[in-house]
Order: sequence, then structure tokens, then C-alpha cells
Amino acid sequence: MNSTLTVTPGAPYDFAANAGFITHYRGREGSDAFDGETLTRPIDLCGKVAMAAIWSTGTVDRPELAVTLSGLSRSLSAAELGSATQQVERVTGAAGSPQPFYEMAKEVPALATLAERFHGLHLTRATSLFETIAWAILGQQISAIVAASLRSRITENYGRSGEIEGAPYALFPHAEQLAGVTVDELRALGLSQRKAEYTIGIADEFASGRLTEDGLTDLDDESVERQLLKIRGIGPWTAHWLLIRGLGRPDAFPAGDVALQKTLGELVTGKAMSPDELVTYAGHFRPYRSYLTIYLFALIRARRVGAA
DNA sequence: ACCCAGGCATTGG
DNA sequence: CCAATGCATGGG
Repeated sequence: MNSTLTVTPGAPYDFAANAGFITHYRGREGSDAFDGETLTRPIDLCGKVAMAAIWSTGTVDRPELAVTLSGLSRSLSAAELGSATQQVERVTGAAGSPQPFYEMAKEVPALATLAERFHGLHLTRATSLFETIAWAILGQQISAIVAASLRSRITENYGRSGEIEGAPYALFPHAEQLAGVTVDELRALGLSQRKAEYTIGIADEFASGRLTEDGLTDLDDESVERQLLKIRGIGPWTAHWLLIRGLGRPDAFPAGDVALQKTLGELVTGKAMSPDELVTYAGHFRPYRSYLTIYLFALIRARRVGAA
């Protein structure tokens, strides 16, 4: 009882580049994978879980994605199909286009090269704001591998898992599933006292309805940032990252990031920038600074993989 | 044995 | 207001 649907991203869109970015830190989780052709990931349809297989049926300049949803016992309602389409559009970064950023990057040779190298990379988003926040906090100041193992343990213990046509899947818990958990339980999974407190605090914020993703959609970037900064565990770096990865806003920039200071500095001046210099320089890319951010992170990741 | 990794809140000057 | 410190784990 499979359903199919089609998604048309804004051009230019390079499916492999985006799928690689999405799965970069997810390789080990098994339920979210890209084999070079097809991106597979579980889709949460309010109680039912479908496995989505997503692949490209177009080109970079005329992009089109095909999606098959499997593991369903009956065909989907129109509302469910709409929800699935929305989720696929969200995680693949179908909306928006990096083109305006390219026009700006043209002015600086090193950045023109950067834009060319990752041509067709969009702003992809994580599945939910809650999940993005939880991931960001888990990952603060620890290596991606450690963060991934903490995430897996939380998913195993509190999330939903199962199997669809022989393929195992695991979904990170919803806020409601984590809200009643104790600090000690999370510490037993390897989280620090603080990470445990922050995680539960955020789950409570969402589960109680004090913080919702919908409640932020009509606010401008600065108002969203103010809301997020009130929450323990979220500082400036994380707030900006959430605007980009969690909400898909095109003009956020985590200026406190040391790797960005080093990398952008080396590209345009030959040496690391101070935080102030970075803010000033990034200002030239308003209102598309999120693209500058993800293109730099894509470069940083590629270098790490290359070095390893 | 160390040090660090896409930070943050807290504390002490 | 700025600088130093603890936090947790796993890989180099």
C-alpha cells in the first residue's frame, strides 16, 4: 500500500549535496541514510510511521524529487499526504534558493569558489524545532561522534522504533515522551548534569505548550532569538543555529563560532577573524547570511572528512 | 596521560 | 563587564 508524491525544489538544487549534508552526522543511526542515490528516512504521521524513499528525477537546474512512502497498511488521507509532503519539503530544503547568495559571493573570489563547490546546496531543516534544540544541546562542545551516541541512547530508551519491510527505524522522542524523565535517568545514559537538566527543561517547555514551533513562525528573527535565549541551555550560538536549521530562516549567523572565525578569515584575509570582524564581514551578506553559514560548515565538514 | 570537540551558565575578579 | 572553570564522552 505505497503512496508516492513529487516535490519540486527551487533551482538550483543538487540532491546529492543536500542529502549528504542531511545525513552527515546520522550515518550510524541506520534509519536515516543516503546511498548516493536514494535518501531514506522515517516519516512520522501522527501515530503511524512511514519510510520515505526520496530520489532525484530532475537536474540541478530543473530539480524534481520523487518520494515513495512504504509501510502503510492503507492509503493515506489527503491530510496525511499533505503532512508527508510538507515534511519532505522541510528536510530536503525544497523551499528557497541559494541564488541570491551566489550573486553576493561573486564579489569575493574565495567565496565564489566556495559557492561553486557546493552549488545547489539549500537550507535543509531538521524534523522539528524540539528535536533540533535537543540535538544542539547534546552536541554543545563535544564531538559529533559522542553526541550521536548520546542521541542514539535517548532514542532507544524514549523514542519510537520498529521495523518497516525489514528495515529498522528509530525516531527521536517527542517532547511529551521526555517531559517526565528524571535527570538521573539521563545521567545514566551519559549526559552531564547540565545537559540532562537542559534537555528535560526544554522537553517541559514544549510539552506544556509554553514554547511551540507555530508560535514562532510569525515573529521576526530577533524576537525568535529573544524567546530562545530565555531558555536555559540556549546561548547565542545555539539560537542562531536554530534559526537556520530548525526554522529555515535565511539570515542568521552564529558569529561566536570559532571554526567560522578561522575558516572565513582564512578564505578572505588569510588569517582568523575576531568575532567582531566576523560580524562585520558577514553583514555584507544580509539578508542571506544563513547560506554563508551552511556553505562554510559544508567546507569545514568536507575538510574534516578529507583529513580523516 | 593528556587534549580537544560547530557552548553554556556560573562564579570570581 | 571580562576571564576562568566545570561539564561528559570518545578519538587522536
